Amino acid sequence: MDRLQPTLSDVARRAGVSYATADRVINERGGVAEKSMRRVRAAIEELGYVRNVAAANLAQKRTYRFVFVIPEGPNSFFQRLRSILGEARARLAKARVDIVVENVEAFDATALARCLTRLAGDRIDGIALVGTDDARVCDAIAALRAQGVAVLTLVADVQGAERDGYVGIDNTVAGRTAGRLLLLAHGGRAGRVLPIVGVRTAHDHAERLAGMRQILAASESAVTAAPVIEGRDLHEIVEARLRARLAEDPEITAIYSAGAGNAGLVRVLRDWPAPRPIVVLHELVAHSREALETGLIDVVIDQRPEDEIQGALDCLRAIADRHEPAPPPPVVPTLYLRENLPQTVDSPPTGDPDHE
Amino acid sequence: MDRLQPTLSDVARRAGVSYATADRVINERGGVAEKSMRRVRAAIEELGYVRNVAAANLAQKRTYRFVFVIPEGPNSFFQRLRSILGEARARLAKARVDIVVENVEAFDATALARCLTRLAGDRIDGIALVGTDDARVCDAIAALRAQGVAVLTLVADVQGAERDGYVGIDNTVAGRTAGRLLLLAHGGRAGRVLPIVGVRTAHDHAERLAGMRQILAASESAVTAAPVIEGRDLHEIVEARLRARLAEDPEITAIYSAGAGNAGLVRVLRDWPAPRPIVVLHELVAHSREALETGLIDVVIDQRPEDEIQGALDCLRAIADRHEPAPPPPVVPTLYLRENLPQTVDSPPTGDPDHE
DNA sequence: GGCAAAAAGATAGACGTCAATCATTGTTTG
DNA sequence: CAAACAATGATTGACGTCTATCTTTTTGCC
Repeated sequence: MDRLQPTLSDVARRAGVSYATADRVINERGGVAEKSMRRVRAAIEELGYVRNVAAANLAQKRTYRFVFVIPEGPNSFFQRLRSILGEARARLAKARVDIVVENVEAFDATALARCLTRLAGDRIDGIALVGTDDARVCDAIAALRAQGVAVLTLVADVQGAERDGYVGIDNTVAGRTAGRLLLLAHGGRAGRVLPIVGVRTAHDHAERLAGMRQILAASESAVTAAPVIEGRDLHEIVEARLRARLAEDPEITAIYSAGAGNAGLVRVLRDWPAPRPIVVLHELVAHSREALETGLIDVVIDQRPEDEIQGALDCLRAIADRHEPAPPPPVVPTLYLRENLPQTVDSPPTGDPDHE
Repeated sequence: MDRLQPTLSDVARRAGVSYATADRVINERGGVAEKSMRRVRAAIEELGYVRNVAAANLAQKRTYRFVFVIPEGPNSFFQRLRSILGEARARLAKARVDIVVENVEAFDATALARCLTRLAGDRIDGIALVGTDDARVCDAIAALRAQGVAVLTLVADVQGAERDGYVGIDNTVAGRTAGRLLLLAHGGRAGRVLPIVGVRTAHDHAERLAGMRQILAASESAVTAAPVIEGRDLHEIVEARLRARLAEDPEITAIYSAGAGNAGLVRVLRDWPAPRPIVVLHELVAHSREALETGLIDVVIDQRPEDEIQGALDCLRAIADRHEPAPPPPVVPTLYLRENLPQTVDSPPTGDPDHE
């Protein structure tokens, strides 16, 4: 079992070229005849040569430099992302991985594109960014990749961007899952689901909503969807509009919140007379967790940001190590009930739990 | 930002000792005075020295050698584990990680202990094993660890064993989760849940069962548990006993299968007249996946073996790299509905962006 | 055939650690 | 006091790759 791995010298010998030429090929330094390239590549194939990353990293005194671009603002989910990254930092430093978190104004494509362009100046190995659809963002991503920087989209993809991968859930799937849960919880009886989104135009929320409706429509049960509330992802607005709607529509049997601002939703439920409606919402954060633990809500659909970040890091590292093609880690929406909550979920250090 | 990492030479200088002595300390070669050890350790602390794993691995020509000990037999879940390991193999080889899978007779503590003892002879960096409770297994684990081999338990822990960690779910939590799901699906109405286990004495199944009962008992609803079926984890037995029981007890509204042999359960459901009972079972394998997709069952509680293996590998690697304390990756039971099934090779994603 | 450019070869130091050897201290002990 | 021993110092050659420099050979072209 101890057959030793071939080195680049072995490859060179096999290809009948000098070490220098073999090196020029694998490091793409140019100035090599097509014929020699082919012979080197063939030798690599034949010997099953794999570049020794440890040796390469040593010679280069490499530390991996990865940047995460996260939207700013009061959104608890992004605070959670930041918190996870902060905790991962010390651990990663020991593996010579340096992580920088860049904050950009949420939903501001101009700021995002500017940030990416600025980062192109630094010598960076990879970037994971929460996407915003925009042509300039696409261009900035293309420019980065042309420089050899690995680029992943995280949580939200960028339409039309040529990135190395997307790490996040499929929002239509998430919505369908919510739909199935709602059907299950109605147990064949009739019902009326009240959907809440941030704004109707946000395509992630729209996809979730559409997914849920699909499932309700496809079933034979009499569960229907009520008109949508737009909560702007702001807890005060969610609270006010939800309170009003519940008062005027007593037929509501369930609530599906596809967006943020759920602190407001929780406040409404807290003083609502029993029986409360079935409630499904997204993202496990401080207040949704608490609401689940106290039985105010039924299900939280989470995208496991810890896993997403881990997956993104693994992927960025693989690309940096030239272990292509990097395996794109599939993320599936995860369901949390009161009983299967993970033990260690960070409480955001900054905050005012009321403020989502 | 570019302050370079201190090397062991820097540490030695700071401690006022020679490189050789510092080396003797960090590699525990012995023959060093207590006073010198303390000074070296202090210097490491002060400088924030972190051993350069890349250099170390190069110098040692290291390839990580990890062994997974998996029970043999027809159980689809363990076959799935094996399949995941097989796929991971090629990918890991490029990172100089060598994986060996050892198969041992299921539930045979003697065979497991013998296998572990045999492995102690090979020079191995780490072992992940599916546990069976037994004193000899505990001893074998202790012996391995005394030799410097990292030992993790996977999926099933070993009572009383001093292992480096357990990667798997808490079965009580899984059972409680099932209970909550069943309550949710009954939507406040009365019901009668039929539990199926392998054998009553298997403590993982017993824990799941107890967890489920806890939740039913704690609720105010009129959902009760029927007497348990013992299916021996064999599909023929499950099928026969389940068919008999359903025939004699028309009050059954739901089934919770805590063990294996669910292919038999699926066969019963396939020709059962509507409305079928609510069904919750464990582990996403070929037949449970298909049953979910065709709407024969409602929920699969999975422990995400891919994540468990990934977590185990990360953990073993961290210990091998002496990056202690290795972070124990928490695994939480995951719920799959028809809609949020992970993609497989045979079921490609819907609406995948056209990149790469 | 001569000349420049392109391609290839040759070589060497560095990266930080490991593992080994040998020499040099200082301390204990008979 | 000498011998034995423990602790320490000093040094060296790997390990495989990167990077740079310099030389030699081949190729293309007029």
